[in-house]
This record gives sequence, C-alpha cells and structure tokens, in this order.
Amino acid sequence: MNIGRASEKTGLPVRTIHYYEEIELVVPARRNNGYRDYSDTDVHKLSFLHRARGLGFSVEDCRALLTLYEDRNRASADVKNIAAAHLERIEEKLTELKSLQEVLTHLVDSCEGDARPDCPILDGLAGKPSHEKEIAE
Amino acid sequence: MNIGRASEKTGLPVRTIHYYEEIELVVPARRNNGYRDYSDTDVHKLSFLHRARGLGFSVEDCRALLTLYEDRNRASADVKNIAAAHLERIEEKLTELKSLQEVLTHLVDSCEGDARPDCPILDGLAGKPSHEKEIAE
DNA sequence: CCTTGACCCTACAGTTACTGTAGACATTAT
DNA sequence: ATAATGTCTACAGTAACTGTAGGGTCAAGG
Repeated sequence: MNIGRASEKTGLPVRTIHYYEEIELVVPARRNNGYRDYSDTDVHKLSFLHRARGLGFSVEDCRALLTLYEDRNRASADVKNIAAAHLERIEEKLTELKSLQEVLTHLVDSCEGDARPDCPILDGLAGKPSHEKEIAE
Repeated sequence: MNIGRASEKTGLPVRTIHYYEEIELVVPARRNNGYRDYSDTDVHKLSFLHRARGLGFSVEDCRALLTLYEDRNRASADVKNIAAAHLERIEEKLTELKSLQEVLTHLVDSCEGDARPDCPILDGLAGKPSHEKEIAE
C-alpha cells in the first residue's frame, strides 16, 4: 500500500515514516514508479514504533524490539534476554505512570473548587513520600 | 544545594539541568560565587521532569504540569482541566504499556528454548488482534 | 487527449530536546 | 601550595523528527 494509507493506518505522519526508512527501521518495497509499497508487516512495525516511541522508548530501543520481531527464526536466547530487559523497563514505567496517575487524581479531587496554598499532595509530584518535610539546604 | 548534588538526587545529568534552566522550566537561586543553588522544591520539579519525560510527555506537557505545581494559589478550574486532560493521556499510556507488557511476556514465555518461525504472538506487537490474518496488498 | 487535484518523490533546512567540549574561575583535599 | 574536583559560560554537535520547495505520477472529469 502507499505511504499515505500506511500513515492513516498507523497514525504516524508521512514525514516520520520517511525518516524511519532513512534510518533503516522500516524499509518498504518500491513499485516501478518509485512509490513506496508498504506490506502489512511493515504497517505492524510502524504501529509498534508509534506506540513504543510514545511511551518513551528510544529509537534504538525500538530497533532492538523490532529485531525480536524479525529474528524469530534465529536463536532465541538473545531474543529472550532482550525482551526480558525491556519487560523490566516496562514494569518500571508502569509503576511510575500509576503514581503519576494517583497524584493527579488526588490533585483533581482534593483541590477542586477552593485553592489550597499548601496542598501536601503536590509534594507527591516528584514521587516523594508525603511524610517527608522540606529541609532548607 | 549545588547542581552536582541536584543531579545525583534527581538522576538528571548536569547538562540537562542547565538546559531546563535555559528554557525556564526550573530556575534556581544563585550564590554570591555565581553557583546555582537548588532548593528542595527545585529538586522535586527536576525529579518530576525526569519521570514525566521518561514516560513520553513533551517538555511543554511538563511545563503545563509544573504549572499545576506552582499555581496552586490561583483559580483551580484551569488547573483541574489541565490535570484531567493529562489524566486521560496517562490512562491511555497505561493501557498501551500493559498491552506491550503482555505481548513481551508471552514472547518470553512461549518462544523460550526453541525457535518458532511463525509464532503468532509476535503479531500482537503492533496491537493487532491475534485472529486477524496477513492480507497481501 | 488534456487537465486538474490529490498523492508521491527527493533534497535541504529548521526545530526540539538534549549532549559534548573548551577555557576559565571556585572549592576542597593533601 | 598545589592538585583534583566542581562549577561557570558559550558554542558546537546529535537525535528524532518536521516543514517546505520543486518536481513527477495517477485517477477522474471535460
């Protein structure tokens, strides 16, 4: 399929898809007229990139993860190691997201309506346990 | 405290902390000798930035979130709207992270040991329901 | 067949968010 | 006192896009 359709399907801007070809992350086939021709597999990879990049994984992280996708015919020990390492990072991110969510939820719930100059919940923004006090340096 | 200590406490490189001053995200006090002097509040903000950036929020998103932190003395309707909007995005990210986690977990579990050329779990990488088939374009 | 509008191409420049380095001053350790 | 370490500013470089210009391609209507 053409790049425009691939862009629609994946949510990635055309220019970004161009870029991913340039850095050899997703290199599509070409038609006789020079147009890029994206397979469904290519589109999967692009969707995956959209996701993973949006979650703060670097392009090189993504390259490693895409390798899992492509190297499934090869020795799986390496594949497993890479995947496991990324799983750990995903779990960390999950924990952090949840705490961010909690803090914002409290913020919305408890500061609604009236201003509270010293709302202690905000201290949680940085992940600091709420019982800690500010200590002047 | 000095920038080096702030760097240790937050996990952010010194150069990045410089940058956040340059773009007026976290502007510390200065000592007589010209050294930056970070308060605990500054360190909170930096830790928060470290987190939120790692989770794929843009610097401008972070600026809005830090505004919540600083503007707690002001009208809270705007604050609430901003926080609520970000909560939605956090929930989306949570969903995506969880599905990424699930896919990688299956990958590690089921492709362990022996190579499976057509492991259907990999299709999930792009978030595609597993019953869908590849259809040549 | 011709044109017109939507889509595609490459190439080059600009932006965001850092990151590295150099040269100089300040502070701390021996 | 001196050496190591920490900090300063300023400028340059990198990663990951993003915008734009100038031109070719294609499908539909006249």
